[in-house]
Amino acid sequence: MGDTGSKRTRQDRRPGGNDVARLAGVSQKTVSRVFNGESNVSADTRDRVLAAAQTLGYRPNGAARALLTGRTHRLGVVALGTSHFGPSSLLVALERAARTINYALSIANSFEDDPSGLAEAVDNLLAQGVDAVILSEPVDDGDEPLVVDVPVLTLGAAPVVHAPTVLSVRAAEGGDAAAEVTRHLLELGHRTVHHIAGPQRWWAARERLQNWQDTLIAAGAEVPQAVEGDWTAARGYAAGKALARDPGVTAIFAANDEMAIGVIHALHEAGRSVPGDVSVVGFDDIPVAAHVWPPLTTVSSDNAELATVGLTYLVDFLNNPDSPPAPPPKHVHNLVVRASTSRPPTAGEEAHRA
Amino acid sequence: MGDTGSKRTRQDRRPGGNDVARLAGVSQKTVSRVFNGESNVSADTRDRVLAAAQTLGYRPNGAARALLTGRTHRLGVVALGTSHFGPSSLLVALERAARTINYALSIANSFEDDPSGLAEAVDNLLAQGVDAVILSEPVDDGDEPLVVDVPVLTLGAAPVVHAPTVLSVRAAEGGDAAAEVTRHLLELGHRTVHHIAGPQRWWAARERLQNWQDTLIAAGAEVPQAVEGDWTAARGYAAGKALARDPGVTAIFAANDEMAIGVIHALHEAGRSVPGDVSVVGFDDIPVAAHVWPPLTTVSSDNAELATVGLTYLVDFLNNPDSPPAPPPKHVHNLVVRASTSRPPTAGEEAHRA
DNA sequence: CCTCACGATGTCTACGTAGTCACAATGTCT
DNA sequence: AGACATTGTGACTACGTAGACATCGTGAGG
Repeated sequence: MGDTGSKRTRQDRRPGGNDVARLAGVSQKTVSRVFNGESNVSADTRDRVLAAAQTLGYRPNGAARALLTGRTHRLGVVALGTSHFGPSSLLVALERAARTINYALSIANSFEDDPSGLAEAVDNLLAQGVDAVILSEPVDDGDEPLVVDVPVLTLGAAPVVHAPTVLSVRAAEGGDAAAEVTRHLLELGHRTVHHIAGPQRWWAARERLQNWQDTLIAAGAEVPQAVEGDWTAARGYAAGKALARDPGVTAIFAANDEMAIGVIHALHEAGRSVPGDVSVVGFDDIPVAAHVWPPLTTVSSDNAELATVGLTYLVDFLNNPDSPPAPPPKHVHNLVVRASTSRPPTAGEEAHRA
Repeated sequence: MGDTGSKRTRQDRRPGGNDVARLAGVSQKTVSRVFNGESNVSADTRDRVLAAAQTLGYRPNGAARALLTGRTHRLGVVALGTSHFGPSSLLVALERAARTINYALSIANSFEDDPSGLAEAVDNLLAQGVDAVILSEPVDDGDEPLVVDVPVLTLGAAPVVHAPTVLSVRAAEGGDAAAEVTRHLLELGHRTVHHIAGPQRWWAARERLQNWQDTLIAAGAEVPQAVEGDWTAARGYAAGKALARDPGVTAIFAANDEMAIGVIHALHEAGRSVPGDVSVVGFDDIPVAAHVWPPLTTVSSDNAELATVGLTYLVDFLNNPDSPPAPPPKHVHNLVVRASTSRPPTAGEEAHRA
């Protein structure tokens, strides 16, 4: 990289703890104490130091601190480079949670179009020097297991990772959302529920598929072949076209809202009414979900809760590797019933359409 | 913060340049040379160093490097904590662009609900030690101008910022998208175009409003009162309810897709057909835009281009503060015409509806 | 063959911070 | 009043890296 950057001169260099110390008439060590909130500093000294720092525009140098302590106070998040609402609102929640506990966040995206993307993203984070890595939307890379030399936190299901420690935060048992969606549709009277799954390298997508299937089996319903989508409305639309041709389909559960909207688009085009002929449910409760036609029944997630619980868990561990075994984090999902679901058409109605 | 972290012992410390040097039988300085790609290193030595580094799992310590050079190779992005598609896909693009030029990205969100959010976010970035700050979606804070002690890059219009340098990247003149949208609707035969603006603290929203207005005036069309929204579908829906009552409204330009979708929702509920009675245009081309009913005419943006041009500009400046005056960056917007726009209803059709 | 330039490598050092320990001043307890 | 704890402070140092400069060997030019 064609850097011209040469060594800084005495003049343009930012003020350091020594400059503040000189101005306040104390030692550099005392300045350090003040800025770390240590207790044994007299109120008078503290005030003088803070005043001097204010005057000089002093900021503690994070690099020096990191060099000395070996801790960067930075967490790395591996994201997937998608702008889908679910993942990106989770990132926002993570940043917010990190800031409140005084940690910085680095995000590295693993792009779908790059085969070695995951490992590369992790490497990038490790090169930056992070205290831990968070897999915000765990996926399988297909290839070798991920190797990380700092603790790892996974939100949701955990893929295979080689790391000194792997922590995991996931929804409490029983409160499973995909199962709830499936049950909701069955209770409305649908014989079975079709599923448009997310890409199966995503653990979240796998879980939804699994829970959907388990619920159908538990209810003694037939388990139709699921279709694998890629989270996009376009793929949902394609899948919807196929499903629209099958008059036996009366209920569809899409693994996210975008695919659900694509499905509805296809159903409309095929002249099938939603929810008159077919009920559709999405997942994520994206902002437009309430305003598409018909307003979409979906599942909203409390990402703030997930982020807070996850980060607290992780940072507690970093500060004290052996005390709390595992706080019971609960990730709240809520079924939001809107207008895209209803009872299945009666035999008469079906005949009328056919 | 209840840190237990004590000083690392010789054992658990990560390998450093000295360890690699010892193993490779060279000096630490030579290791440094190898990892910085300096030229005066023999191929043989380089290989031995790389092999030793590989064996030990050595990674250059960014904190030490930053401490010495005064450059962190990290850029700070101030985002707005929204999960809207436009902003978040821009962030993804920025991260990707930054990575290709070997920079790390820190994101700090400024939350709408926090009054001093902007300044706080910037402060957070400065405390982390960034080489520059990027305002990805410039807004006005209302309060005092922002004070930053590193160079600043703004994408789009530039608010008032006190910084050593303020660079700005914006769409090339003439290629304005909001004007194009307005012209598109006028050319279809609409007498005028109503506008649902974004929050006016966002410079992007102001620009769209301004360009819409200028275009109407240039065309000699009446300029209706614009409604100010907040980017959400809910607010678009509310605004749409009011507009639906006015039979004179035949064309609506919403400042983003979500509001457009809300508007369409309201129009549908009021029994007004889109685009039969009213044409609607959005902005951003969010993924579901092609799949809502009717598929939405909107404007897509090349965020990757914007991010690449902006970062290149910024980093060139950081490396050499006085060479290139200003590369001419062009930000490509594209009008995507779908099914939500058409000619206005004829007098007869209007009468029929009324 | 001597000088000089240049390539390859090493030595020494500073960057700004916080751990460790020392130590003075001021209590506090018997 | 003497021993001793407590509080506030400073001196010294290491962290891992890259800049400045020194040194050594080798080949080219006179």
